[in-house]
Amino acid sequence: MLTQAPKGTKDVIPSEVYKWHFVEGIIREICAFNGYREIRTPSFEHTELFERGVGETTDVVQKEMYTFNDKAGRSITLKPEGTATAVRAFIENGIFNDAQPTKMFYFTPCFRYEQPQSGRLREHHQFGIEAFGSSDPSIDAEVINIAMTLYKRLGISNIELRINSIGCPSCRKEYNAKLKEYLKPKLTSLCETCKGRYEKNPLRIIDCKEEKCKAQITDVPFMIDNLCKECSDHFFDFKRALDTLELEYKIDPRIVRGLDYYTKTAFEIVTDTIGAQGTVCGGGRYDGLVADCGGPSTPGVGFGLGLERLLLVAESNNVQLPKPAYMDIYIANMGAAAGEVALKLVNALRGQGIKADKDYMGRSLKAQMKYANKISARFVVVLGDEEISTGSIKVKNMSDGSEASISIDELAGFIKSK
RNA sequence: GUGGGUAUAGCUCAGUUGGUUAGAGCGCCAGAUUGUGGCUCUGGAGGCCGUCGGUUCGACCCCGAUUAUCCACCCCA
Repeated sequence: MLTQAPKGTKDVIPSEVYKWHFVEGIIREICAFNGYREIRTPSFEHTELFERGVGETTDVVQKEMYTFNDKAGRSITLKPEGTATAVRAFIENGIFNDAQPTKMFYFTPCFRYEQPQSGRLREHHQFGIEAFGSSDPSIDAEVINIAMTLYKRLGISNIELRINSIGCPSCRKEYNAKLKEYLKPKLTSLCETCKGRYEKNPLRIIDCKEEKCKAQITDVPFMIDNLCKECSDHFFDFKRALDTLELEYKIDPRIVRGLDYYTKTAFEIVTDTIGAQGTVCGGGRYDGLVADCGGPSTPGVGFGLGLERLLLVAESNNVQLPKPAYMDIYIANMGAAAGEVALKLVNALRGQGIKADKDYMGRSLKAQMKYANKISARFVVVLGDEEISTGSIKVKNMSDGSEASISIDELAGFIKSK
């Protein structure tokens, strides 16, 4: 136990972290180009936020949250998703008073007490986007375009964008009545969970994976065919905006999303290459959420994108994530006097913006060379009694083996010029 | 919460129809004559064969339990 990470958690070790740095770098760049700025928020919130925001009937809230009382007896929950927290911060900091829209992104850990499997952890990390203040369908498309641009930039191709509209409170209410009427005679043949869903959230029955439920609802009416004028206009313009951005999509009337806050646009980006958990990005519009959480009525749209899954898809696509050479120069040193000079030299080089390292293991020269090679140092300088007394050194270029003789004072300039 | 697979070196995995000293490849460390890496060769370190219990003269191997892990269901990123 002592030396084992808790179930469903993973270390990113130094030799692997470059992958994360690379994708995070691309994400920051894309966000900057699209006008999204980073927001950093706590890893835990008051439990009520998620109960209210995510929805009390959802699986996430009912059985997956890490909830505990702190020492003062407050009920605290480790965030299971990012949107509720972003909404809370938007309200609490009065960001709605600024010029709208508010476009922000974040990286956040998310915690859900689930059975781990491929592409699913108890702690995973999401890149999220939230755009508040605009109900313009083009911003729905923009948000999706950010995710699609990311996949494209990474060279991920075997993914599919699926969209749907799940209406607004007014047309959903009418639709729910219609749906319940349709389901009523079939109720006894549905699975137990769907019987429960019938009253609380009948929309979810459409998404049930049980064969017996699927068989019952082959001709079920879909939300998308029962939208009110406003919602269907929004969906129409949303599709046009996707076309304008040249994003391919498939309309999937069964997308309902497992979080209660969605209205109008709902979408998923899926792949079939990383196992059963193929949803690689999910999101949509949530026009009622800010008001539900106690803020001024404000529309919003966003998504969550799992970084662990992103790396899995990248791997399944054989995407080569560039591994940077992490050391500019290695100082091979021999003898006590050289050790001291090397320490000083390395420190001076670092101060001038050069990644420099030296021997700490008392290794032979040959072993130091091997080590320099292993850490893919670009240059090596051998420092011994002779170099110290003359002040003249040879800089070896490790990629072609060539050596240049320079004075020790010229070293920093030499490295920088290469 | 439910079901199935797996558990042997840092990693990926062999293996013993139950018999005394547990193996490989990679990785790590060292060496192959003077102060120079990548290739090659040689050597070395490193395993109470997940844990507990049972069967047996004897268990890493068979049985049970337990824990962990992987995959899948539900749901989600």
